[in-house]
Amino acid sequence: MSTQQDISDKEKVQALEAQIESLHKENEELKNMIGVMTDNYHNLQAHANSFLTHEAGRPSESWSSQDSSKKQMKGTLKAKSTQVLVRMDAEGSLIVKDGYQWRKYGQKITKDNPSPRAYFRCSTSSDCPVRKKVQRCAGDKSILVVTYEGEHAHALCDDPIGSTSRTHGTINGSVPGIPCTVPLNPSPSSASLDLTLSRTNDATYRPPQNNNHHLHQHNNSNTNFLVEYVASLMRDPNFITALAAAVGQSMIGGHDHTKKK
DNA sequence: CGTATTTGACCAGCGC
DNA sequence: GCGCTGGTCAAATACG
Repeated sequence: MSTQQDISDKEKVQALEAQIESLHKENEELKNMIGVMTDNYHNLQAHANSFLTHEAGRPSESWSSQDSSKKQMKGTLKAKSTQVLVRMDAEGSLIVKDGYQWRKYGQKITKDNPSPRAYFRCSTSSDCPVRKKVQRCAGDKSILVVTYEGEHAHALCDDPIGSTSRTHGTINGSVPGIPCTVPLNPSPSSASLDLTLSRTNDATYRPPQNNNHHLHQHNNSNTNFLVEYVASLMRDPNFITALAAAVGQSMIGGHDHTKKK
């Protein structure tokens, strides 16, 4: 009996070891995927930068370039401006969870967009100069255009979901075929990030081609699992929010930690 | 009761 | 100078 017990224990140990091994592999896969995603992100950013320099001389045509370019052309160039597209939550509020606490201080109807524009200032730290404007995209009302101005004078809030705030915004996935374009400011210090493109329709979601190619170098079952896992991550609003917060942090105040010391 | 949000008033910049 | 527009202020209000 004890030998049978030993055998079953050994099998269990082997199964656990195999599981650990597969987890290691999975971990490696995820690391590789993060690397690929980082590369893609940097490529996109390079494209955006070249696009910006290309477009800098042309008159802008959409709402935010009209309003913010005026300001930025007029001496606020030093204020870092970042524009982000997010999908509006079900409540249809102009509130976006990005890891910081925001206090709304105004709302305006602007000339070129029937939807009201909301003005927020960062309340995570009392001396934080960062402000943001949130307005629905004129072309697609389910998309929010968020414009951040300035750099945070503090680290990212510990409460990335914003539960301490009464805000209930959500950064969700995308709307397929978003009609609204990303108006890019001529300012060299500006940046734009389209979070609505973070995934496509749930039913048809496939990882980007690059990632697929990359993944096919490994065994299929593991790949399928990874694809499903990544897809589930992309469906998770919390993950998207955290990712957006991290990206936003790196774009807006990414150097704070180094600056402060 | 303290804090966040709302909203009308006010201010500054720009074009004519 | 005047009017338009975007951005901000601050009193009133709502909420937990």
